[in-house]
Amino acid sequence: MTQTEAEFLQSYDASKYEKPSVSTDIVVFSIGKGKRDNYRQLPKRHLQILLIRRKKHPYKDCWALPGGFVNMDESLRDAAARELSEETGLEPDYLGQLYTWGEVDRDPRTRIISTSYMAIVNENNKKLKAGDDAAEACWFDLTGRIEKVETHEIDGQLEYVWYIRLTLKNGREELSALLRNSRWFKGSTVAIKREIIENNGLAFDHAKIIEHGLEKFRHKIKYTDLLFKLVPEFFTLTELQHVYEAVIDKKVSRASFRRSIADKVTETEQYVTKGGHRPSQLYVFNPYWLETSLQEGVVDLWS
Amino acid sequence: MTQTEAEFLQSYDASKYEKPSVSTDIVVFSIGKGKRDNYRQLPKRHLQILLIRRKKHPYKDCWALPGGFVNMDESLRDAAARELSEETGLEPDYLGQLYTWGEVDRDPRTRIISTSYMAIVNENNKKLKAGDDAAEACWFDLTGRIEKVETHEIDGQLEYVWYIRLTLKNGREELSALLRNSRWFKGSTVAIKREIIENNGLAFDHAKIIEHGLEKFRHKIKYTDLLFKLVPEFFTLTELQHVYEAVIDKKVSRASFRRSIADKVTETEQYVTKGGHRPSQLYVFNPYWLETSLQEGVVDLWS
DNA sequence: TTAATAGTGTCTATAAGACATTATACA
DNA sequence: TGTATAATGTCTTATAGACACTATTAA
Repeated sequence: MTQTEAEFLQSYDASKYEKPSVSTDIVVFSIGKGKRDNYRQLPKRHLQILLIRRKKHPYKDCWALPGGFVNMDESLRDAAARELSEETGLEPDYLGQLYTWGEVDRDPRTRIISTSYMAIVNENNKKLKAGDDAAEACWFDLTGRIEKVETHEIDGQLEYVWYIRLTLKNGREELSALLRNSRWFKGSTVAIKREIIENNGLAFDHAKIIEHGLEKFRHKIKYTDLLFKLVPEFFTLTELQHVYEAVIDKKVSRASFRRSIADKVTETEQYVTKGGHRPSQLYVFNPYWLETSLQEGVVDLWS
Repeated sequence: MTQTEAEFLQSYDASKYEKPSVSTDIVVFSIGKGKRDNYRQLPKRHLQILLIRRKKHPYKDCWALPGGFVNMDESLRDAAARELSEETGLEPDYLGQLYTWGEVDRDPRTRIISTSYMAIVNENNKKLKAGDDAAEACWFDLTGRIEKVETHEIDGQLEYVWYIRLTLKNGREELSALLRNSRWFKGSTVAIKREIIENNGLAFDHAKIIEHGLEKFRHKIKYTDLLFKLVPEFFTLTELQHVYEAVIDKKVSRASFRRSIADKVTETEQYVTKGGHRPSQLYVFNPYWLETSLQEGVVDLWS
């Protein structure tokens, strides 16, 4: 007996097999302003991440990434945007997929597969909605630094290991985690393994997700326009550089920074005159920059 | 009433909500040898991808990526490896996650979320297992080229569009697809949109998945060691360059290619003498190269 | 001997880091 | 007027593409 495609679809039963649950987690980055050392300086910038205190089991009272289960009638991306909006009221200026976490035991409740998204929120759009009692959301200053790099030789295979320390502070609380990442072989197949070896206050495997998101963000900010999602429409180049340095957690030289972003910005006729020093020129993002990079074949910038 | 975490987990009911199905699709790349123009030349190299002819609805008789549903007791990665092994007998030399496709209507049967993986199979490990009648697997020569790039201005927002033509040939059959990728704004949020606007012989949205995997592969091969997963343990630099050029679909100059891979390879004392010209020296991959790149902070190479 | 490819040297253009120099406003 | 920061110039180093030159083998 041969079926047509229409007949087949008619008789298809999707409930035959047990299925994992599917959720999204969103790594939301923004920039915070700190103190200025003196009246002439710009305020110090800090990379920030958004966390939500869990009011329910499991991991009650721990801090977690915003997110939740995917509805049957919405895409993964729409689910991420909806959860972020519901839990915090934020509308992100960038939203892109990061990675899907599919280990069997990553959630103590049941089998949950979670697709993580990276969101960027402009410093002008950071305000969180008044908290209903389901969620207490808060921005944390985030640092992630390599503590140690090791090389082992096991059975003639080289294993590379690097340890990353995450620190998250919000003024009242300080969370931290230590991750052990290694490049390893399963048979002859090479892969990366991420383990949480110390965790203080973060729910589930969210330390892994945050560390992974941070690495990707630092990588992407170098060859995309994500940096401009963090700053206001008009910005000075020094301000832009401070934000860039806050993200990559490194100082760069002024001259080479300006050269590297020269074709991504357009100067305006406006200046910031207050400051006790030469006025800073204001710039805007130059969207035509993308045209150039597309023609050079740098296409896969966004996925 | 307050529950402990243990009590909460005891009472958790995972079957309350309807859930999407979860599957994996694997984009398997390898290298094929073509003809040589004369007795002195090395055979021409072609980038290849593995497809499976569907024997069942939907998309009966179309070609599809290997893959299938995820079991409850295996990780996404294990599911991808298992499906690949079951359907083709292949053990990949690299297996890494690409992207998770979560649109609501991407599969006509039901809501299916699919995580795509990229696999690389060495040219010495390409042999497919004798086909049971559930699957007919075949290597296809693959090209993917940008046909056109456009810029539109809509409501003051710039939209960039690029069209990519995929062509897949296996000697008897020729498949093709045309994709329209655009960088678009949903509100002020920027994202990428991929659409299939022409499709000849590929099942589901697999043209999108293949195009996306190809872009990622071409990007990653430049800063990782994936190139060495394609060639035998001992190789000549010309052979390596031909394989590289087959992947990126571009010629590069001999001198600069050699410079760029200099610290990734180690020379041996062996030469290939037959060929009617100066003997070629054989090289092997230098695994210590990774140590250098890790210390330079190029850490997120693998995820 | 010669054709064809392997392998190397070098010129140029480009990009990045380091650091010096000039410009400007406010305490 | 002094000082901290803005903005620019230039020196050096590293890298990539282009291309010429030398080396070697088999027909």
